[in-house]
Amino acid sequence: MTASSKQVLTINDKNSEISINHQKLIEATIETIAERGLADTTISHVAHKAKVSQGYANFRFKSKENLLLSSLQFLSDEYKKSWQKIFEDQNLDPIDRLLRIFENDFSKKIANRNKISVWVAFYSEVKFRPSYLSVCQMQDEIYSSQTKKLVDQINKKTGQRSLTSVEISETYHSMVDGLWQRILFDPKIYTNEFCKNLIVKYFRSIYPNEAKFK
Amino acid sequence: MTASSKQVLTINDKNSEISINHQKLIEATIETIAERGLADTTISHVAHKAKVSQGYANFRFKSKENLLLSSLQFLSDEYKKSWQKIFEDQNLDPIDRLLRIFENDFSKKIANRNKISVWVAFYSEVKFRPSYLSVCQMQDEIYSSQTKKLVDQINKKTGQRSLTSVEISETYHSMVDGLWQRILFDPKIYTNEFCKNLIVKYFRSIYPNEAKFK
DNA sequence: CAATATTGAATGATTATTCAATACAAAACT
DNA sequence: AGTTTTGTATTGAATAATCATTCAATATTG
Repeated sequence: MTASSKQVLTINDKNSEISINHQKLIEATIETIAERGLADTTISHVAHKAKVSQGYANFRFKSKENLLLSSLQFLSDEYKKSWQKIFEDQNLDPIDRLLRIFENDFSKKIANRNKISVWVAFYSEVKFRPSYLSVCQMQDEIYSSQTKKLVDQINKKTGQRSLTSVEISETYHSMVDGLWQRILFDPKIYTNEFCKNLIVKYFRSIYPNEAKFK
Repeated sequence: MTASSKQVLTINDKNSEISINHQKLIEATIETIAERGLADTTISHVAHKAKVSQGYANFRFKSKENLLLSSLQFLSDEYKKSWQKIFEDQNLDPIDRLLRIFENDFSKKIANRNKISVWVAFYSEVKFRPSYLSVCQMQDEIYSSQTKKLVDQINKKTGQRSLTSVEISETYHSMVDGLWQRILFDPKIYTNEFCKNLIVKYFRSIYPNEAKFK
């Protein structure tokens, strides 16, 4: 059974350039970073968790640096897909879209300790590794500008005039970053529900007449 | 001149357990982390920057781990002193105190790239090193509970009833964490003034009748 | 001349990377 | 069908580099 699935995915490899080992190693990297921290993540640990040899892990990704970068890219793509789907959904009015955006940002799939650990680990190194920066920066800008546009629509609709869309969306983004960090720091207090609630309360105070924020 | 100052502070060492070399090494550690990241910070780099030998740096702090921990402790103490002074100042009314609190949090002394680099680096490892956690956690809790009390006073004074003091102070703290991270990420946009302004705008929206937030 | 502070070269541990050897699957040939 | 050949996937031991730590030797001070 292991053999047959291996076979299938070796074929898949030829077609799509993504093999089961490629993905197994990326997932093992994420788990290892979450369990031991970036500083203590060695090729040997990752290979062991992915059940391949150490030499193979290095061979497959050319270098440790490249394995780490690929793992960051994977997370980054996954995140992007999840919010892109919300922005592209034509059936949502602006407020519903905003609600969906922060439900996503604090969903179990996105804001769990494994993945936040990895984000935080890479963010702390971003300043020193241009390759990490370039993976995240472009997406971050698109996400920011999309959110800003969305807030603009809501401001127009609600007649909110005291805060600009930049101010509101930047406040939102900084809260998300801060809360993600705090989920790691003190998960007892900062549950996903607690965080989401804080965000809802923020928007309720900005848009006091919008029933959907109640 | 170097020799004489060395002498003076060696005496100081005997009295206060803090020598010039001790402090030089801690400052060199902070600078090195800010310049190269925690992952690339070696005893050798730090010793070179502090202009002592590699062996001495290790001897003085017993271990690299201990040097890092002492540097974190130093930053943590410095931060604590700065906000404690504000909480203890009897001449401030609650609103002025709050203004001073976030002026401090985004002052050049506290929220500069060197120091934020170090905070972010340690935060990313906090989950895996209980010693890092214990340095920060207690102070963080005091700071949080003090802020909460302060917000309580302001809520009472202003009759603000729609948000609890926990909600407001947690929103504030998460924004600070998030904005600090963003100062590192994109310092062109996230200047200290920009960040402080965002915070002022937040409180203005919570306390719309308070002239001091204008 | 002690006593203490500081050096810097040697040590040992860790770890990314390499690569010759092996396992394995599929194709080619009886 | 069974056997051999060929090409690819994977291993794991060897290599080399980095770095924290140690400590005997030296410098400095009192």
